[in-house]
Amino acid sequence: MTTRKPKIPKDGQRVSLSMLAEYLDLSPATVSFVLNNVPGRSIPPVTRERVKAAARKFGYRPNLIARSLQGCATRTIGVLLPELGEGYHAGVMSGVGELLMKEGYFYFTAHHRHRPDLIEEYPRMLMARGVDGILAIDTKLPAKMPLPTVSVAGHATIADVTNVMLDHHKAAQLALGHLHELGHRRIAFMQGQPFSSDSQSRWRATLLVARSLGLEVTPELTIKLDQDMTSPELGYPGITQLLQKHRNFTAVLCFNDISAIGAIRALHDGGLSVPGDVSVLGFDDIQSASYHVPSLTTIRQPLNSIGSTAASLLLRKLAGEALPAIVKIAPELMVRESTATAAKR
Amino acid sequence: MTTRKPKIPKDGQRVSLSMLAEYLDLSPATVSFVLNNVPGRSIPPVTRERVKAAARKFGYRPNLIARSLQGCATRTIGVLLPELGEGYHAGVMSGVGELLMKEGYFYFTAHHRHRPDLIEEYPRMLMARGVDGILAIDTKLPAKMPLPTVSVAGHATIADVTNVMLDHHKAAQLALGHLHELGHRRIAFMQGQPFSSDSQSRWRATLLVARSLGLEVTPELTIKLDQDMTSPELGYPGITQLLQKHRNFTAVLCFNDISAIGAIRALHDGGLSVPGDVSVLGFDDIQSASYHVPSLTTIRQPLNSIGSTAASLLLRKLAGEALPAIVKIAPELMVRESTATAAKR
DNA sequence: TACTGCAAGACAATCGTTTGTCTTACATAA
DNA sequence: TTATGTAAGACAAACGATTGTCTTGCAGTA
Repeated sequence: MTTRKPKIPKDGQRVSLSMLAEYLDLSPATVSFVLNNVPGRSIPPVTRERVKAAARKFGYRPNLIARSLQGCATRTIGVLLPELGEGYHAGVMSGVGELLMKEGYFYFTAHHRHRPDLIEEYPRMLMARGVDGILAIDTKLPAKMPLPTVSVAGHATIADVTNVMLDHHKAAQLALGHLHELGHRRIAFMQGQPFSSDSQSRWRATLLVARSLGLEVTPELTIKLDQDMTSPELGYPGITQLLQKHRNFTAVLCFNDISAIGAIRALHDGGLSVPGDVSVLGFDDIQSASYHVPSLTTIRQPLNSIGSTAASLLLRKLAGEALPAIVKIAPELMVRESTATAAKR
Repeated sequence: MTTRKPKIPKDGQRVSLSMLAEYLDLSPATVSFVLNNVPGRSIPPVTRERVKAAARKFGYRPNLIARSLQGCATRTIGVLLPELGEGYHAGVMSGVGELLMKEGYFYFTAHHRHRPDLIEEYPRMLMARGVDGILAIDTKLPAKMPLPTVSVAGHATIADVTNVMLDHHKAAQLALGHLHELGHRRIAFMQGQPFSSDSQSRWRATLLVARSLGLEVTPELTIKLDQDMTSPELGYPGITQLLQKHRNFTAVLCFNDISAIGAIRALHDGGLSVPGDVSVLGFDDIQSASYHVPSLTTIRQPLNSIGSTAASLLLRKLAGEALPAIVKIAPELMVRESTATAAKR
């Protein structure tokens, strides 16, 4: 009676490397060498073919879990973001996911609602699950990351973390330049919520460019957003309150398209026409921007390419490449109906 | 000279179970028993405390990869969907992600653009990565799934796969009931794209309810959508073409809000006012629906709770619970500005 | 003949857990 | 005194790969 190993060569279900090896009367090592095309191992073509044929026959697929345990790359990325299902993040994620899947990577998504404890905890949990690297979107990262990391719209400069961000200075130039050309001089501004990463850099760029164009930024005409929401309601109350005091502005530079839609609504409800009385400039170019009535003039953030750029940078970092600290993405001015020549009032 | 094991008790980095065990002068097994609270093992409280203290001290975290290899549950789900960053899917994903993270699960997202080869391939790849189950959103699944599966808006009834779907009959009743009450009798319909899962069931329900209300559904007033896009452009050309032949309809029942926005735009461009001349009814209740001008009357799909319901069902299935084949989610009519009493024309 | 070299592949350690079975050593009971 | 029971923990075999080192046998060479 021959000694029977516990493994059965062929099965109804999943085949392991050793089952395959036993079936082929080879050692698991040899099979592994063939299937992975390991160089420097001499295995005759006959055997190679036999192995490959058997692998095909049984539909063998390496168990990635086992492979990971060896310390191999898992081809898995952890993505950190504040929120799911919202315009900006969804747009970036679309680019991220597209590129990662194309490159044969899978990814975990973890959302943290800006909670510092979760932001601290998730990288460790992702590490325990063996991700190769982390992609953080609009996230206030801790000073030290345990894994190779690339951030999108990062809140701070962190050692060894490449930050992909919009070129805010250029964005401000496009936005204010456009309004200035149309003759607007009294402009209302929206300042983003303090927890949103872009707020500060964008506001700084706005002030800088406004000064260079000789445009005044006054506190009375500045709306400070503070609610953590992703509906147009965001932009409504600020404009409504503003209208109760001042009606002498001719344009509003909104923080984003969502708030611009709310702003238009508020102006409309306040009896003002857009762009007849007031021009409204959005930011982001979300999908419905071009189909809104009036369609939104806006600064387009190429969310998809921001996402794919970030993902591609992370993969390059994983491959050992040295990366710059900051990569800026150029915005684009989309002129539509919500802006027009300044009304003479 | 004592025999030194290769493992160093404390390190700058990651501590493994065996390092911890060596440091404590215990076997890895014992440490594992304590940390996992395995019942039926007698370990004195003193030792238990010692172990826990050391684990805290070194910030020990079990390597989930290694644990998975044992065949334990990975607390990981694979999510299959056609597309990223689009309203419906993003909304559902938001509910899915919320519930899964709350329950301590992580998830992979894989998008397939309705490509059958990818739909076939991804479940296997996810399985190789050790997911416990699969959640498929708007996906034409193969007849047999290799893992416990729950689907959202599934295209077909599949053995052992619970399908979470909108109650389309109720939705049609709400939509047509509303238009009927407002006096609309000549209604234009949009029929969804054939590859979209909801199209068929919704169209059937629409026909059924229309008949029961005595409303006529004519081919001339039926727009068949066929483009795979997620921008309002979807609804524009159909209405434009319709207007060239027939202008005697008083309402449009759109396939979704996105196409409704396009439809309103097309009606507007065609010189018709909404809702003055034509009422427009959307479907989905996307975020910008309420801030559109005019704001959209629509059938709200509670996307978040569809997602969280599906996720929760999957977890229950993983726990061994038997599930019904279909779970219906009730829609809701959101009456806003885009519908009004039928114009007398 | 004896040695060298290489092709072809086996063997075994390893990754970090989990988990079934064994071993001590002491305490209690007969 | 001897048997028995049990607490406390060690040991080792998995899980499914990867990978460095060894073995075997044969061909070619000095």
